[in-house]
Amino acid sequence: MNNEKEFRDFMLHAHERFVKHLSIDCVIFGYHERQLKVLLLKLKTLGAWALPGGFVSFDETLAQAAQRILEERTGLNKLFLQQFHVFGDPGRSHRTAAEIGFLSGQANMVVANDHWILARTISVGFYALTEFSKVIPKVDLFSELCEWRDVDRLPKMIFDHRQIVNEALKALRMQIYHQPIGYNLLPENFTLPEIHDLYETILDKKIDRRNFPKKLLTLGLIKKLNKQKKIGAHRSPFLYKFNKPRYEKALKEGIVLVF
Amino acid sequence: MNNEKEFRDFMLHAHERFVKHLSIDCVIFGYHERQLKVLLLKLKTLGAWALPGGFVSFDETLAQAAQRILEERTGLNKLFLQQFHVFGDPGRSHRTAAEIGFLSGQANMVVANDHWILARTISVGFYALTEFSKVIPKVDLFSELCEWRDVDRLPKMIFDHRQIVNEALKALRMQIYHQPIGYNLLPENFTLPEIHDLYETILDKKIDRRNFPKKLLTLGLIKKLNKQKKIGAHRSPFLYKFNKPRYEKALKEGIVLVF
DNA sequence: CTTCATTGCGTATAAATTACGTAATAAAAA
DNA sequence: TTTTTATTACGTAATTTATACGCAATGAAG
Repeated sequence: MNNEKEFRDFMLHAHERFVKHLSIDCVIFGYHERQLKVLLLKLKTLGAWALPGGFVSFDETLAQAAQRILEERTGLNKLFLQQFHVFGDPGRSHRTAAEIGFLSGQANMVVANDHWILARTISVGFYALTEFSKVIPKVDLFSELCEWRDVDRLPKMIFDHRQIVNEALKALRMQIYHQPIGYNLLPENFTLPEIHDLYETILDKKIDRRNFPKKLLTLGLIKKLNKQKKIGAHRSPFLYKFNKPRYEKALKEGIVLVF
Repeated sequence: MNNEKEFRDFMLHAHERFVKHLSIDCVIFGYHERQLKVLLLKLKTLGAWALPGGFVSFDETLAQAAQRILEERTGLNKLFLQQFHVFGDPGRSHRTAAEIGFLSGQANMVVANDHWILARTISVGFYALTEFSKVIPKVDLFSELCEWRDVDRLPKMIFDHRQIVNEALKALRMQIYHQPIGYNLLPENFTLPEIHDLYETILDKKIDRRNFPKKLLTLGLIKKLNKQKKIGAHRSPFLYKFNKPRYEKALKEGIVLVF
């Protein structure tokens, strides 16, 4: 089985290619049907879920490593990516006997106590915003499933990964007041109700439907198109799109939004 | 000379006590005479300046390591401390020939190319807020001076330490809009002009003297005392102090300030 | 006792936020 | 065809908040 060879190679030699004691975990956000979602991996055999992650090779920057990991799991590149916290407590990445057994089995080798994979690892957390429909989830070497999960109904997760998701969410909610959000979460053209729902979902908070567009419009972040969307049995809402130059400027210089 | 022994021990054995490839750098802010200051170390022989920093031992959390480093340099503990960014680009900690020569000389040994101190290091940036007058700067093994320097007139610094200061400043300015600031930067009792100056200095921006107190007072963050301060040839300003419970609550839950 | 630089307090005005009414629209039901 | 229902679009009045700024009070020096 090819997987065993790959796995064995990873366990034996990965530490020669990568910066030791350091990993990256990505919280990949997506938005679909009024739900904020995170892309998770279900680990083979163990059943617990994990964040997409990986190691940093010697010639990569942290951001490059995160982009690579992100691309491997989603098929997308040049995503919005933000470093938000480092998780480095001793014991955060402690592996259970079951996990060590799993690793030994997959690699067909004995994982000794001093094996590099059991050493204390510091993980840099990045979060990414993606357009749900464009993501093609892809499993990695360790997992049997790669799926979107609702942020408010997370399954059992390994290590401190649930805490990492919560920290990412906190950082995202902080960002929403200071930088525009949505370019990477919505399709290119979207309606006012759609972006309104997105903001309500992320902030988990009601925002007045009639006042909401004013804020984005006066900042010039979105512009109205002459097209409408067919949504069935109701009045057709107009389509909007982001004003990219202003959006980029606001990303760089920051804005102040109050909801 | 005791220093040589210590230095040699550090160069030979430190990597056995600490998590490899990982360091911590602290941007220690202080405020004095309308100037925001950072505590810096002047390296022996080389002349360039560096941030107080160090390594993380196996049983420490990142925050504990930062507190330890902070206490070693300032004599203070339980300071306000905030992780703000990770600096991990390859080459960020590249040492010049002069630096390697210096290390070899101090330790009286040859520092080979594969010595651990020359390996790629990821540094976690923390910033701390301190009360200027309480800090007793203390040099470390590598430095001949430990001094406050104005943030807007930084000397030549090693590695990417100047960028780290700038990032810390950016994070601090971000924080000032969302969390109360001042408890760790001002003496216990302070006047309105003093805290007003602090905010103007950090934000590098004029704030109306007469409107400023209203914001902090309506949030209940500060309370007026029945004492006044003698400031010489002018009207004596009243003293204020922070409302600690509200301050702590605001730190945790966040506030929205507009200046 | 006048001058000067500063603090303390209040208030009029401007700006921004919020609440909410009502018309327009699309399709399904009557 | 007309009515009903659920939705979007847009405006405006009421309220709250922020800003500008006047002026008296203070403490010491000349």
